[in-house]
Amino acid sequence: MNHMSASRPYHHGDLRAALLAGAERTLLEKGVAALSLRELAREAGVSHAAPGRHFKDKQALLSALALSGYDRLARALEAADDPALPLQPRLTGLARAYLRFALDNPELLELMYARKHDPEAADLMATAVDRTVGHLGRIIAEAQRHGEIIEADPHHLTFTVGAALHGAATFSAGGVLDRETVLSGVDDLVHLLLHGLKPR
Amino acid sequence: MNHMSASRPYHHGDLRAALLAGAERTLLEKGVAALSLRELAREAGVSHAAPGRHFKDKQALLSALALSGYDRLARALEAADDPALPLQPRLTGLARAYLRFALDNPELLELMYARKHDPEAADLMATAVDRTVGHLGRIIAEAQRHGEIIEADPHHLTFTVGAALHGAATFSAGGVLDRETVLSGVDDLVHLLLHGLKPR
DNA sequence: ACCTGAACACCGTTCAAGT
DNA sequence: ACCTGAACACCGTTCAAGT
Repeated sequence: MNHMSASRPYHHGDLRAALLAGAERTLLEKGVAALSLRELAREAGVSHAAPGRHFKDKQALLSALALSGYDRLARALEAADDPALPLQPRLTGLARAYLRFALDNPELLELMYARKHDPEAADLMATAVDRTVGHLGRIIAEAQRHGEIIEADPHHLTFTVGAALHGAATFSAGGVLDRETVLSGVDDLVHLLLHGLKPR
Repeated sequence: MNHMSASRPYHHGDLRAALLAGAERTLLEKGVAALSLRELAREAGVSHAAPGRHFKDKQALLSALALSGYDRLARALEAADDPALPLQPRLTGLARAYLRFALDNPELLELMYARKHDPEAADLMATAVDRTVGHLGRIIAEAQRHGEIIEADPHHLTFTVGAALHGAATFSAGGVLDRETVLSGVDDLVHLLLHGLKPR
């Protein structure tokens, strides 16, 4: 009597979530290039036109994927941040978490950083980035108040630290260096950022 | 009597170069997503199968594009490098040239950094990267000899400076900050790298 | 050596129609 | 509200055949 009891009910139930989950798997295993809406529909056991009801086009699905990536990254960073720690180990922990994310999700990171999202999606992305950058900015401002960091423009400081971390993350995601080398280099990276390359 | 005098000769003459030039224009004006071999063939006034004689597949064309990008970047950096300058202004000049390249060729930079090139192409890419990183490494090693930079592992130092520059470049290419803000922030970036964030 | 034309197996997107 | 099936206009790639 239950219409949903057939092995392939007319209504999927939660197609949107199924498509996103499938896309994330494909992204992880085969990369963006291998992502096809028709293929995802096939995997979900649904017609090729069905995804159109949940994502206005392919880019919309990619943007949704990127946004959920920002969410996961933000959670990972917040979980890795220990405000009780002194500045240097605190930043090192954050950097390590960021690099770990980059090493685990290289294709997702590339997608998160791609400059091809719809205006509306781009807005959500911008706030997601601000959330992360803001977190870093607050740590730096706080350290400034404690006299642990020079009294320069906090935006410039945040930009520099952010750039160094992001550059290291993309190098890591690029796969030129192996995981161990990258993660064991984090301490030196943060040390150099704090103390500079010039002799004291 | 000249077979090439017809408006559309059977042989193009230099189709390979024409395809690359067209691809570079499309990349600059519309982005990678808009790149189509068939479209490029149309623009070159040639059949859709003709590109196949010069590039084994689409990825091969993209790799060739990325390689020429590395060449142009290396030339730009070498032109911008003045070995007569003291360390800080010397690095600032290099950083500015890199950021300018990133701001002018955001899509190309993304392509240059993509992790999806054939093994053979990837090899050429790796040497191209080494050429650039090596340049930076030599500057750092030289500065170490002059006592202008601490005596840490030069690879770690190069990685850190490279990461900061690359991160700044991708932030710039991403378009979150406008050109002026980015370029005027270079001096502070290099200053912070050399002197560190901690008070002296 | 270089290019064409037809063919194949895919795409993304739209839209009337079905449940 | 959600999904299907057919249709449309594109792709990249291959391959016999032409020049």
